[in-house]
Amino acid sequence: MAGRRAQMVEETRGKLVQAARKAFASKGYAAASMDDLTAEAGLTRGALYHNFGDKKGLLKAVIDQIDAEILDHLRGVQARAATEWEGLLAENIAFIELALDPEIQRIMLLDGPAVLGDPSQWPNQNACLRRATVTIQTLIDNGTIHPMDPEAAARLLNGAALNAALWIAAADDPPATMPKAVEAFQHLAKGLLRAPA
Amino acid sequence: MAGRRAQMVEETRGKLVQAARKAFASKGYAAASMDDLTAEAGLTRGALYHNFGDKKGLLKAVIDQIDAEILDHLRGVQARAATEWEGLLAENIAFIELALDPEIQRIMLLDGPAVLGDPSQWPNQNACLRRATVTIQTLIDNGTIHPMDPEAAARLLNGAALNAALWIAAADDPPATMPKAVEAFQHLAKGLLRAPA
DNA sequence: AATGATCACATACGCGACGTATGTCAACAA
DNA sequence: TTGTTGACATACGTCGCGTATGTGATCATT
Repeated sequence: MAGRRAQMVEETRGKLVQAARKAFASKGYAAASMDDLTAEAGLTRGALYHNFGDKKGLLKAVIDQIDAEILDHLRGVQARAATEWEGLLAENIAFIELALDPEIQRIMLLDGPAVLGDPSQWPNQNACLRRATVTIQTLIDNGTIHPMDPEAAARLLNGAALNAALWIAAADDPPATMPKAVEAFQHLAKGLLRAPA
Repeated sequence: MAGRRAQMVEETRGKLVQAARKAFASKGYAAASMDDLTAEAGLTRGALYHNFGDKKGLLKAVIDQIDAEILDHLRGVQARAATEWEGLLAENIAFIELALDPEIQRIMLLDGPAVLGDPSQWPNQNACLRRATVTIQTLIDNGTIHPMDPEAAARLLNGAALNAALWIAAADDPPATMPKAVEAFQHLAKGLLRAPA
């Protein structure tokens, strides 16, 4: 009982979200036209407003999709790590690499916060940060790292990784900048979590 | 020879920038209307386009002004510190406090990067980051802190402070969150800069 | 299977906002 | 004093969002 109706709807939403990802990434949220968006998807603004309410709603849907992909990727990275501690480090470095993708950078890191507010309020970003928070809490209980507020630590780590990515992307020579940023980030992460009180 | 003409111009630009600060801070860049802006300043859009070219130009002028104020403030903080090392710490913590100001947060941290691109490309933000970079380099030469890329370290520190502020502002109970964030940031800063290789 | 209701989407409209082109009046130069 | 420059106002065109309305396909019910 999939319902022919629901299947068509899902397809429509998918086409709209995909077209929006492309437009938002290339032109930016503000400069992206809804008419152009929907036309490229073979639809009109009617479908868009019916399914997503308004332009912000569409951006929200796009962000949810990208965030889910990021979450999947990061889970895989941590799963391949030898220890939880190394997994935490690997996750954040992977996050830096992901943030170099223009699509992720533009939509998730620049327009997203400006339009929808702080990422900690987004449901999935919360999930991402919560993963780090839980991991840090576990490592604190393990005695692996220094006791501290896990939520604050997760947020700071994430913020540092995020800005490292923005710095790399804005640099004159990104490939040359990357290793310096990663090295500095590793110092930062180890220092933050292992430093004595 | 101040020139009566130039004086009037300066006054006009000042009124426009001030009105823009207020509007951008309260409504956000996208939702702020140029007509309303200029009307509140007792002018029209003609003055605006003549002096600043377009809406982005006005935002740039606003950002330059705020950034200069921040720079002044941070200079004062570092001057009052006992050592350069403590000055660096104090500067970043002061930056966290400043970033809690809704005006600074909205304009400098959310809309600014989304509209004008990465802050490292802004002339004055460069100056701010360069200050931190130079300080870190000095401390490395001193042997006070661990050798590393000073630019990367400055950017990571700044990013962590920035996101700490965003986290605090988005928290349920900002006053209660503040000390936790500051404490975590101190751990981070000390750990980053003092940790052995 | 037929019919009425629902719903997904298209079409049409109004409104607001940006940017530009043109006009006007005061300030400077000669 | 007069011609010129330039700072700002006014008027216009255009575009893009959001809403209200229309339409045809799908689902439920008998």
